[in-house]
Amino acid sequence: MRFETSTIKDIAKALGLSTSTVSRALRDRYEISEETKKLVLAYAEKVNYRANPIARSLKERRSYSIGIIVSEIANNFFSQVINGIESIAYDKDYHVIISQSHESYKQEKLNVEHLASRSIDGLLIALSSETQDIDYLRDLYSKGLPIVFFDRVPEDFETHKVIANNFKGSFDATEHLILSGKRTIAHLTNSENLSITKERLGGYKAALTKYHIEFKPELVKYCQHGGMHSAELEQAVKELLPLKPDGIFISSDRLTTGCIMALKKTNPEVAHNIAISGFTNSNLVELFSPSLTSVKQPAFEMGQVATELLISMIEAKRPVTEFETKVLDTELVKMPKQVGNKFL
Amino acid sequence: MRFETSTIKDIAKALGLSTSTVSRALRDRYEISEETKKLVLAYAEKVNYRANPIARSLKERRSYSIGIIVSEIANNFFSQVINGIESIAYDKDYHVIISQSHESYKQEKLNVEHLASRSIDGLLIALSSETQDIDYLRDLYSKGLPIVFFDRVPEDFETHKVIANNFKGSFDATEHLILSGKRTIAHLTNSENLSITKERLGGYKAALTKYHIEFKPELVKYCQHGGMHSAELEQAVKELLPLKPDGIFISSDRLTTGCIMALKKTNPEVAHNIAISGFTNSNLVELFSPSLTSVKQPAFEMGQVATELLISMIEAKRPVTEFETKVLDTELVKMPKQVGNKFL
DNA sequence: AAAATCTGTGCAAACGTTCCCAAAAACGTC
DNA sequence: GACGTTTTTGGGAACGTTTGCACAGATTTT
Repeated sequence: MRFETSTIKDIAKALGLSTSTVSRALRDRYEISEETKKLVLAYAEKVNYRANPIARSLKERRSYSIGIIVSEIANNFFSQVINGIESIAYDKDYHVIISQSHESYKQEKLNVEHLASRSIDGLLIALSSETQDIDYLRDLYSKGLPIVFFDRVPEDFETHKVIANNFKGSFDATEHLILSGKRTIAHLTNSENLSITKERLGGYKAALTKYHIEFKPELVKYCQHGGMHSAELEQAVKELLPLKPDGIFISSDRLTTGCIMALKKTNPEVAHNIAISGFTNSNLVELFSPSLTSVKQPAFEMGQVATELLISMIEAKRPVTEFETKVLDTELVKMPKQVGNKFL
Repeated sequence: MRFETSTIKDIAKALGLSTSTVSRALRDRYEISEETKKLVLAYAEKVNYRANPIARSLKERRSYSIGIIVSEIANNFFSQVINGIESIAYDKDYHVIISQSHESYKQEKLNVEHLASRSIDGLLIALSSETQDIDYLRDLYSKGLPIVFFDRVPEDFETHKVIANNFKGSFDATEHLILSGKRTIAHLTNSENLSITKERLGGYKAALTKYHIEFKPELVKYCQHGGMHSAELEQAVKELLPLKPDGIFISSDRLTTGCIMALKKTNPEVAHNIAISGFTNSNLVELFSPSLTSVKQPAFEMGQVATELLISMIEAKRPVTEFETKVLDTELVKMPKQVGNKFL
């Protein structure tokens, strides 16, 4: 079961040239005469020559591949980010290897180390909600592996980062609830470790402050596992409902859908009486009942920007020392009009 | 920006051995004395030696990587399949490279050829809805690239295949509509090219026949692009509604959600009066309004089975000539009770 | 006309493995 | 102690590239 392809050697032999000449002709180097180039190119075309990327990688000590770590691909936010990453990577002739942490620190570390041993040239990562200790990343980074963080970024790590304007997104979503008359607004959010958690909490608080609504810590519920376990969500809902919230602002894709699910399951009678706004990039949000106002992140662009930054690091001649944190704006998609109990 | 790691050579030099001895010791060959093995292993551990997979690939002429082609990862069915694939692949020390066709033949072909040139050891593929000509796959296959098809499989291609029991799944879904009193049941389905389209149409027809309901071709609508364009779906809905269906059976994930979306957008007043059943692996289906009865495919298992078959082909000593088509059962998840207009 | 420069090409090493083959060391047998 | 066997080790080629260097021949400069 083996794959046979023609190599530079074959071409050289067939044309009576040396491998170096063929190699240089294929890479269009100035030293080779136009005549020879044409000859080589024509023959290569004829035998459908494809350079062996493995040999090239070995020689050049790089793999032209980028590792990606997300919590799960079955999440529209991340799959859109991945699409953005691919759009740039493929253009620049990199391929991508996707790994999922499933919000587990252990899995994340395992995957990163697996990728690193697969000689990726760089890493794009959104931290899992469990992750606190990123020393293993620091290690790899200091050994020369370029890393760019997106979405969930660490505070104390000097490299490029790409995030959404979480503060503003949260502010807008919370304000929207307030403007539609809600006053007891709960906040369901991710693990406290995550950067996004802090930023989104900030936006939520700021909106309350602007409208002179008192911030009540008991209205904020954290989910350590980012909503990967339904029990976690049902618990949060159970603790929240006695406080009679008339609105909930939810801070991530997974949590948003999970929370609505938990609400419908445990307290169907109130599910429609609580206004919900939350971060989600689901393209099915229009189908949801109860409906909700969503904060959409520019996921595709985030992927693109992160990839551009990463590739610039990979291809930099000298170590990069100036780092950027790109902040992209979110978009508030208001829920459709709703008439009585009829959700159209 | 380079990654420095220790190599077999380094170990050999440090220990005063030859590279061959070190290599053999690391691979635990019988020829090497226990003593030397211990020595080498301990030192390798100490310097955190990681074999360079690229060098190994070059030498062994295989990459320990598997290519996957799906139409899109932002689709629960496919992302679950991918999880299944990974669960097996990682165990056997393969890594996977995922590519999306976005239901485009051109993109699919491009991706496959890109993967092939990246020296994958095997390919797992679900055909795009546009694909009719699979000669390019035959080519690769005849050159020795192992291929296993899943979900959307070609008829005339001798290799392993993994599919759901589409006939039975469709039969059950259609029967469920009939048993809940529907008599004018439309069928919205994928491109006619696809294997799944034919099989699912078969199940639909069989259910109608069983209950003595006449099959009307005008109630069947095909979507060439698998619902990737909303215009396509809105057109189908527009053509279907004048026929006054009281039920619709939809034959794929993307189409199911797309159709509900189109219904709500163009004819919100009837959206709740048509019973819907359809293939979908969405984990958000409980949130949908209108609600629907769904046919769930054993996606995770399909991925696992396909990967096992593929790896068996890759690692086969002699060319494989006996092929299997594994058929896995679907599961019908009935829609929840609904009280009047209140969708809980 | 000799020296310097420019063009185009080839030789050979290197990237980090694996593995065939040979050689050295250790052991047993008569 | 000479010989055959077995065990353990090392040398070196190979996988398919890329690239520094050398060199031959043509062209220009002095």
